Amino acid sequence: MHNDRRYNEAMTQIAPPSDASAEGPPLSHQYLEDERGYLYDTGFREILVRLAKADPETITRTEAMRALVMAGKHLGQLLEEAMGDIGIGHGQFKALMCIKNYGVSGTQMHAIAGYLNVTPRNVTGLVDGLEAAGLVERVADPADRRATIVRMTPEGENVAQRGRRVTDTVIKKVLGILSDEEKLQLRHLSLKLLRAIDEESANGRKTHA
Amino acid sequence: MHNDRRYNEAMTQIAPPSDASAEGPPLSHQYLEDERGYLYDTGFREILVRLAKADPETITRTEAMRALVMAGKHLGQLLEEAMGDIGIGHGQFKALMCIKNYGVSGTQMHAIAGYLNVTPRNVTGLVDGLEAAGLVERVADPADRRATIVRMTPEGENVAQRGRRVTDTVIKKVLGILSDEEKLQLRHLSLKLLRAIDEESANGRKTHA
DNA sequence: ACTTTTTAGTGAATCTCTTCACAATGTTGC
DNA sequence: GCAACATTGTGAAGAGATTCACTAAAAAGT
Repeated sequence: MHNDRRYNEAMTQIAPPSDASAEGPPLSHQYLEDERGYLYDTGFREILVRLAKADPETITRTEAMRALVMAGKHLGQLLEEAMGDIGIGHGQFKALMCIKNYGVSGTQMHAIAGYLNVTPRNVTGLVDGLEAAGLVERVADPADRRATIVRMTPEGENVAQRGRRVTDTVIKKVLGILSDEEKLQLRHLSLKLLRAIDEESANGRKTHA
Repeated sequence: MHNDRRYNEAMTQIAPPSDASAEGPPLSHQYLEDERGYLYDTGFREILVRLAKADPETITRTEAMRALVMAGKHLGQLLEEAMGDIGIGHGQFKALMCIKNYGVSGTQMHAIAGYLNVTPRNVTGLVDGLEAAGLVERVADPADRRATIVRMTPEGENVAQRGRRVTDTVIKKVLGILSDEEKLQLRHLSLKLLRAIDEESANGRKTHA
């Protein structure tokens, strides 16, 4: 996946003198510390200050948002990359862990969609893949003839465990740079935001409908 | 986009009594506070404790990561949704802001890829869309016959401004629930992580190559 | 009981982004 | 000069997820 980050690295490193007098100085991402020791990104700020002419309030807000989204994206990509060795995607792995939770009795597909926060249609695809790989099996639900029950196979257990080891190693390496306190804060802030986002998202849909 | 969050909401709300004695109690996402007032997600924890039998260290780490990734994902979706009114995607909007930075002289495509942290191929598609909508124009680079220069049109300026208003409103509403201090912390932690991720990602690629 | 509404899962099409392959052009080293 | 290499942008194909439409079955309303 995206070996093209070579390009990006190259890009983020160049900061050629060029004609800085012209209207468009080149953008690059650099992590600097503000007067209070907090990191900020030069690329984001450049855009916000020069172009949007935003006030400090807006700047901090937008920078925080951008940083969060990018961190989430990159972390997701990193995990996806790591799962490459196992042979399944990160989404499939998460589904596998979810299915594992229900043990021998298995669970209906839509429960997986709920936990993963993806569409039911997506779960169909995820399970298709896992089933083809022999990691889970579909069985008819005796109690509801519409439903399909998904259940782990022994091979699935196996892969789930390997997947856990791999992801755990990656996460440990990356989040290891944060103190315990910082990790708790990160979790706290992210979840607080998640709550607000879900609310806002629900509102938006209500007024739009 | 994903009106199917109706499904998800339904899912996250049900917590039927069912047979909790069986091996698989249902998973749901609820935001509770731990003894120190920090939020955590019941769904994540359930999996980590019951299945992975993870130690507290690993639990916090993994929870923090999950929360970050999900918050980033949902925030991204929310912004994408918001841009719907404008008629361009959030990716296209970011590209537009980047192009705007270079003013009348415009910029080469790959510089946009660098700033957005996407592949050059993706920028081609982004610019295709923006050009078709009349928001930017491609012109040949007189100094490098391989390169293409992308430049804003007046209509592009217009849309960029509207886009800024829309995204700003959304971000304000969502991040408004955080204090100034918390916003700074969020930005700081995210960027700190971003740095670590990029490093780790580079290492991974080196050893894999 | 029987109509109406909701729910479970999937096919088809679409969107964003990625990787791979490639042609045209620049750049470097000899 | 010129051969080897690197860079710029894009076509083709594909992975992941979404929306929409639809069938089959269950639940609710009457």
